[in-house]
Amino acid sequence: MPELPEVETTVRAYRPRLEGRRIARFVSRCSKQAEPNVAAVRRGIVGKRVVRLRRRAKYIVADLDAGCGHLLIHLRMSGHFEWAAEHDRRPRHIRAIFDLDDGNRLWFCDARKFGKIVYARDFAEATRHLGVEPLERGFTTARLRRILGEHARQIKPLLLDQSIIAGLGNIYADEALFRARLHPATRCDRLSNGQVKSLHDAIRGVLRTAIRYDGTTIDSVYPRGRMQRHLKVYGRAGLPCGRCGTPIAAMRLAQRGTHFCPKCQALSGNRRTSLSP
DNA sequence: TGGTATGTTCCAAA
DNA sequence: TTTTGGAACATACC
Repeated sequence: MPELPEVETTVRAYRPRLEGRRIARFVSRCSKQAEPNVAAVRRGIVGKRVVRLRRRAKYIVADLDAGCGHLLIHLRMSGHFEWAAEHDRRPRHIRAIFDLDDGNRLWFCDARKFGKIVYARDFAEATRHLGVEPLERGFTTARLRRILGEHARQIKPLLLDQSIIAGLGNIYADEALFRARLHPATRCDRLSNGQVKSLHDAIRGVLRTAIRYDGTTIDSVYPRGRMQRHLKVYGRAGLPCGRCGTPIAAMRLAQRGTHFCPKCQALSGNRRTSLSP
């Protein structure tokens, strides 16, 4: 389920349920998902109140009582929340249980067990590896231009690198590059100012649109999103491009399925030329 | 059966 | 040193 828009949607849905509540009990059913370990997570969060629920990159962050640290949850590929009051029967793949002081219960479910449940005393330290928030004020066109100029990589793998820009995943990287009319293998330090501006607008635009539609539903794990109706390239290999009708192409780039329009996103200006000094 | 999957990390190779 | 490719993590689905 989880890229920035899906995590943001989850945070907004669970904020009224969790903010102000005290965590009464924590049970882990998959100890390897708890960091630094189950006992440390339990010690850190049980008895503490969730003062604020927010998002940083693809992390769901619960700020606990002042000075009591933070609970960070990363959903990775298949993690999601389930609210016990909405279920008659227990869902599959429950990996952790959070009981609240109002009698409610939150299940953390995760078929593939890639997700992480982290207790951190120091938030800055725990998130030091993360790059800029693409929807924040500080993510300007100039900032993006500087970032792109500092690397000699292909643009799509760079967009997926959470230590540079934090929040894009495989769906929205492809969608942003389509909007900006950039081939996914374009060298990021060879973009014109106009292309950088287009990419900046595309990244923010596609994330905002996806949040407006409550994210993308790929399977039943995350059923509420409507953004999949508005995807232009992701998962559309062979279907006509909405702009020019050319069949959408699929390729493998940096080990990820990559979708683009070969006509609208032609690779250009990407070769080192003998004219360069 | 084999290939693919919304993510991240580690290691080796170029 | 930087970038890229592959494998690994564990499970479901086609």
